[in-house]
Amino acid sequence: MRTHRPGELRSGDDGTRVTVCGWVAHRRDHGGVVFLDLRDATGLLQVVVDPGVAGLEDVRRVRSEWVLRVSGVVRPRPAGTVNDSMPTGEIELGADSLEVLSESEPPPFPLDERADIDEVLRLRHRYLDLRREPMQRNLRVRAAVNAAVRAAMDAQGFCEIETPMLIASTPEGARDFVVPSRLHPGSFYALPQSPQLFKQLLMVGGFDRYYQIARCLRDEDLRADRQFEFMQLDLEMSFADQADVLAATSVAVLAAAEAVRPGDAPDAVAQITWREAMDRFGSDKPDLRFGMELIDLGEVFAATEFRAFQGAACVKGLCVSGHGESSRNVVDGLVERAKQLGAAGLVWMRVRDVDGVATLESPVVKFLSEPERLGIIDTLGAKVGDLVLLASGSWATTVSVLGQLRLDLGRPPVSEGGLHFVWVVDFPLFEGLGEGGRPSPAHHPFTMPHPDDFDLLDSDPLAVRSQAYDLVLNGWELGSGSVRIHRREVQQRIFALLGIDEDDQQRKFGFLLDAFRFGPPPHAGFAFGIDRLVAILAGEDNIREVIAFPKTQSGTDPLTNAPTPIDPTQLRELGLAMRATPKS
RNA sequence: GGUCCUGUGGUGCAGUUUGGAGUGCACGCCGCCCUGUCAAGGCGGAGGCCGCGGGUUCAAAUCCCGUCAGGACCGCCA
Repeated sequence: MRTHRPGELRSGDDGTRVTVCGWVAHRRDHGGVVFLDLRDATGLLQVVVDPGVAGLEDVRRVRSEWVLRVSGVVRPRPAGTVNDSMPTGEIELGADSLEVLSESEPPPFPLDERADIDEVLRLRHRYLDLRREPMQRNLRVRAAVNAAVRAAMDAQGFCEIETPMLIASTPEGARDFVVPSRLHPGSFYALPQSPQLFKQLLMVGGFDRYYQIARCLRDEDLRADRQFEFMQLDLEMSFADQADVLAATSVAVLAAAEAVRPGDAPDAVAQITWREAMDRFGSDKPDLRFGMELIDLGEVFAATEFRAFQGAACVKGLCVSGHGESSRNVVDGLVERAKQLGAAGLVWMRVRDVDGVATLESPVVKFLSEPERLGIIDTLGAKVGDLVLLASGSWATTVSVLGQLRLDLGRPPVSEGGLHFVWVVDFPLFEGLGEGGRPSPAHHPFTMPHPDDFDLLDSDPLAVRSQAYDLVLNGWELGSGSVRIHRREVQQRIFALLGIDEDDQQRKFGFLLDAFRFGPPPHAGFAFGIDRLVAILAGEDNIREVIAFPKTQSGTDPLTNAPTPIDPTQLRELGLAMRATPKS
């Protein structure tokens, strides 16, 4: 059907007779000569229909997005008509035959890359949106990431194994999508939130290095970085510790980054403890593309007379470079934001030049001693023209409030600042107290405690660190993993702490615990989100831009109209009855 | 469940603050002209439930209430 692809022809093809196929991107009809820009996935090629060439009269009818098959000879463009802005700009195709393969109505929106089109319209006609260069680019980035990840895992001796989509519902975690069973009316399958339990069974089954690019489904509200269904590189390793998992996973993500952003990818993934990430960046997913770290001012205010900071567990500051002349309106907005985030208040100070000396100016500065004022400037490294923000209170609130303000004020756009991968390690085992005063697991109940912290399990459970870890890229959580508990007595101890009794254990995880009676190897694993990784690598701040057919924020698909009501006979067959008339 | 933002010819916007005729810009579409353009150009034309419903008013795209759709976020996402 074709001998070449339009976007691949170059000046070296001069004189070659070719046949190309594609869509009409632009038509420039000069009355005599007619120019067509023919587009396919490889790019654009200018087709010239000279006047008087027999059999090409059809070109007058041709419109945007018609599909053509054009034959002719590649020729250099005449002097002065070369187009430097396109890769095929030195040549053109002098058509001598033209076949209309398919006609098109005018598209409902322009397919130029420039146009910023309403997203519902794009999704309703996604097949047209996919023709546009950004979507072509993003989905090809995605394919390259998948290929690089697979190659990296295969090269490291991992075995790709699929796990089922129709599984038993497990009561923990996110809300399940469920599928009614026809053969067992009243019973339901769940769609997997992740292959978590199955991959641990694979370890018991002797596949010591498993991976899968797995589809995961969670029925929770959607966000810019969350869809109902998403893809994860899921992996698990036997006879391996945390360092082994981090190393194997690093190879895969760095290979993916190198494949699509050659030269931008670092040689290694940085590492930081959870505690340090919270202390310095106020987040368990620190964005390391910029500094603006949180600085401890506990010593400066150790003996302060300033009431707001007296007796505070934590006083920290943030120096916002160059924001010193922010209007009162803007600054008040920051105070309001801090309060919404849970802070009791926010102290702000402008750094101004007074007789050549950097001096703090603020409504509260009169309550501070001279050493305190100098200490703030000195410790924060504040300069004339900066804005200083101080918060105090509990450690957790103080760091998280300042951490959010840091992002609000300093975070670069998604496509800038390079690629800063970081492992966040030593997460706490439990995240606060849940119902009944029991600690609740920060990761999941099979997470191995940190080897140095077993003694704290009974005395101070909330201080126990775990062998759980997150992978973070530019402030996005890509994924998490852990070393799993494989010893029965440790698992029983954790279940006891969590308040999960024997019945609960059997009901929720019975088959896994059963399997663990038969020689479970020590194992550890990880999973990271392909959609998020691809989005960042493609410079998109929304994963819908890297998914061929995504859903809207309310979980609908404007193209297929999913979800739809189903036929009453279908309901009957499944043993289901509608309780109330659904809306619309 | 909640907060905030958006909705105006096919597309992207302006108009809404301060109510006064569907007013404007760019693109697209249709017709005519045009032999070197490249987002071609020139002339002409068609195309509107101002998301939907209600209210206030002599008068509503504009003000108020409700509702629908979309987006960002909080909750949620072990």
